[in-house]
This record gives sequence, structure tokens and C-alpha cells, in this order.
Amino acid sequence: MVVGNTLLYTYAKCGLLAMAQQVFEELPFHNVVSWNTLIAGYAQQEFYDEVIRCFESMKLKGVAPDTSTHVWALKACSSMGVFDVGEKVLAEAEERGLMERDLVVSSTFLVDLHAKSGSLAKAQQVFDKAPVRDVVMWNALATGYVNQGQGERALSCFYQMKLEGVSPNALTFICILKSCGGMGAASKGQELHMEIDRCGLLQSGHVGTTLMDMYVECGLLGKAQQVFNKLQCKD
RNA sequence: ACCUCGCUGGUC
Repeated sequence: MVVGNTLLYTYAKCGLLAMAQQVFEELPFHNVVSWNTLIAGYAQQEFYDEVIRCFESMKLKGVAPDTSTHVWALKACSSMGVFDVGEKVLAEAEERGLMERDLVVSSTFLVDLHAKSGSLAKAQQVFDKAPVRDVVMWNALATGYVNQGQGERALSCFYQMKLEGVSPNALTFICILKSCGGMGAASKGQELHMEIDRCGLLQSGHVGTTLMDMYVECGLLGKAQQVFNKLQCKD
């Protein structure tokens, strides 16, 4: 069983899904892990309809999905924009008591889901109910506000999270910089720039390009050029 | 025991 799952994992990880599928079919038994591995493989290649298909068929086979499975399935639903299916998957997760067991992960997921479907009030509601809020959850909420053009609210998230003692990470800066760009808030953007330097995050992820973009949108091309010169990898 | 899963920019 374990050997089979490991082989399955190896193929899925490399994106060799046809091989993974074949190994899967040859396994005498399928447990949650086998299914999750296959599903993760499909999800990473963005074959979301396959994810949903697997999710349904594992249940038919009598294997109970766990939190990972639900998160993958929910992600697939939100990426494809089938929120009605998502609601059902969610209801099942609740029935199984998974939401309570992995509260932070599932709440963040919900915040994100609601934010992406445009209901920020719902996102905010889930957020407010969560007993623990980590940086990822703050990011999910702030990103939601930015994408709806509510840059001011995103900024207040940023200040609020710091008040609560949560340190921003690279993703936080990307999100907040984007809101500054959208609002043309050059001075705020420069404050962020200093903070990024202080945290040594300029080279991390897409922080540098987002920072440049912010300066460009604010009309500060010289500043953008300076950032560009400091970037180690330019693409 | 094996899967560890939630937030990620620019490119018109």
C-alpha cells in the first residue's frame, strides 16, 4: 500500500498523470492517501474537473475524504467558478466536523472563496468569527479588498494586522503595494518600500516587480528604475 | 506509516 502510494506520488509530482492514473488503477486498495495523492496531482496541473470527478468517485467507493481532500475539491470549485458545487462540498466538510478540526486552514479558504466571488461582507464575517488569525488569513482578506478596488480597507487591514502582532510577509506586501498603485498613493508606497528593505524582502517572490509596478502607476519612473537596478533576477 | 493541503505580482 505504502509503496504503491509512494510510486503514485512520484508520478503525480512530476506531472505524469497518465502514469499516476495507471498506477492508481493497479493498486489493490485505495485509501484516503491514494486518492489525495491523485487529486493533488490533478489539482497542480489545473485539471479541476478531474479533481471533482475523483472527489465524487472516492465517495462512491466508500472512502471518506479528509480535510486535504475537501480543500482540493473546494479550490477546484472556486477556480472553475462553480460556487454551487462548492457550497455542497463545504456542507459535507461541515457534516464531517472537518471545519472545526482544521479551523485556520478552512476559514482562510472560506475568506478567500467569498472574497473571490465578490461577497466581501461574507469574507469579513468568516474572518471575524475565526479565533486565530494568522498572516495568511489577513492576506486573503486584504487581497479581497484590493481586488474589489477597496484599497483603503486593504491598507487598514495591513495596519490592523501589525497592531495585533502579526508580521507581514512577502505576499502581504504584494497585496498592499498593489492597492497603493491603484490609489496612486505614492507616499504610502514609499513607506512600504522602506519596510520591505528593512525586512529584506525585496528579492523575495514577486515583491520587486510589484514595487516597480506601484512606482510606475504613481508616475515615479525614476524610483521604478532604482528598484529595477537593485533586483537580482530581471525577467 | 505513505499524500500536507489555505493567501502570490507584472505581461492588454
